Order: sequence, then structure tokens, then C-alpha cells
Amino acid sequence: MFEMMVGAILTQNTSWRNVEKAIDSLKRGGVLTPGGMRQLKTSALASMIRPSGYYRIKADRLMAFVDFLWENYEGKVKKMGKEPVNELRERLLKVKGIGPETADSILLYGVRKPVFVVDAYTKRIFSRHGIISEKASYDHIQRLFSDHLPHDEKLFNEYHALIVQVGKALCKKTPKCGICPLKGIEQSAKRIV
DNA sequence: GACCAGGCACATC
DNA sequence: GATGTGCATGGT
Repeated sequence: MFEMMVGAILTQNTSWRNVEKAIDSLKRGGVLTPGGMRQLKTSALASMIRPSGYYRIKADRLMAFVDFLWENYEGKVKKMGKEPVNELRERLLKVKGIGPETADSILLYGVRKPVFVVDAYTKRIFSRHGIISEKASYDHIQRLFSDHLPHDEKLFNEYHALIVQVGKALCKKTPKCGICPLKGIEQSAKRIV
């Protein structure tokens, strides 16, 4: 689903609320498709996604991704989804502006592959519980989940959604403030490790 | 008005 | 290989 892939890039270090405004503007402009977006000038795209912040950089990144889609898959998300996950992930990571989290979001939410997405919330929650180190690498954290959970797209999708939900409610300033709503997930977190 | 948000590339040491 | 910095808007 192209919209989710665009969202994955726009949400880089940005709240989803602001991303929605940008997505709406793309929808209204009728350019929320690989073909429509490719027709745009980068500057025009940039002004449409302004509310999502870092708009000049993100316009470049979106264009790089759309070019990638056209150069390799005739602009078809479906065709991209047919490629084996590991190969696709490697290729996505080579696109400028797509790092591990964005690549994995595209794989999970865009083409429904069972890939676990690690984000700031995941790190914050699980490191605060002493389950991972604060400076654990992306790959390390991902492997932790990947090795202990069944590879099920729906499960990963839901699990990530729950992490985001808890993460948002989580106190950001004082790691040990004691009022964070985390007690409930502690058991489930430990169970998978 | 300060601080933060579901990253990433690039420069520098 | 680790660490620092720029990118920018909108909500609290």
C-alpha cells in the first residue's frame, strides 16, 4: 500500500499527527500514487508535505523511493512485494533516505511481510525494563523479537501498535518516575525474552 | 517560549 | 567505529 510507505518516510522523527496533514494534502492533490508523485517537481512535493517537517529532505527521500519503485518494479507496489523479503530489504536500504526502521515499516505495513519494526518507543520501553541495553543496536533488538516470536505479519503489526500505544503514554523525562503505565506489559515482555 | 516527536546522512575524530 | 549535527513543522 503506497500510502503506508509514504507515511513511513514522512514519520521519520515526526509525530504521526503532522504526517497526517501532509498525507491529506497529497490526497487532495491526487498525487498519492507512484505515478502521480513522479510527475511532481521536488519543490512542489516539498510544499505539499510541509506540515510533516524536514520537508525539503523528505521530498528528496520520497522522490528517491518513487524512482526506485519505477526503476525496478514499473511503479507497482504489488510487484515489489513479490520479491523475497531479505533481498528487498537490502535493496531498500540502498535507497537514500531509507534506513532500517523505514525499510522495515515499508515491509510490514506496505507489503505485509512478517518483519518486526523497532522504533524509539520499542527501545525506550524495553531498555527501561532492563531487557535490553539503552544503546542496543537496531539489529540486536530486532533479532530479539524475531527469534522469540512466530513470524506472523498480523502479530508483528499488532505488537508494534501496542508498543506505540504504551510508548506514547510513557513518561519521557524521568526513566524511573514510577508512574509509567508499564507494569502490565512487563510480564509479557519478559516472556518473549 | 522551550521542548519534543515512530530517522537518516554526513562530517569529524 | 563512535559521536555530533543539520534538517523544520506543529502540539503541549
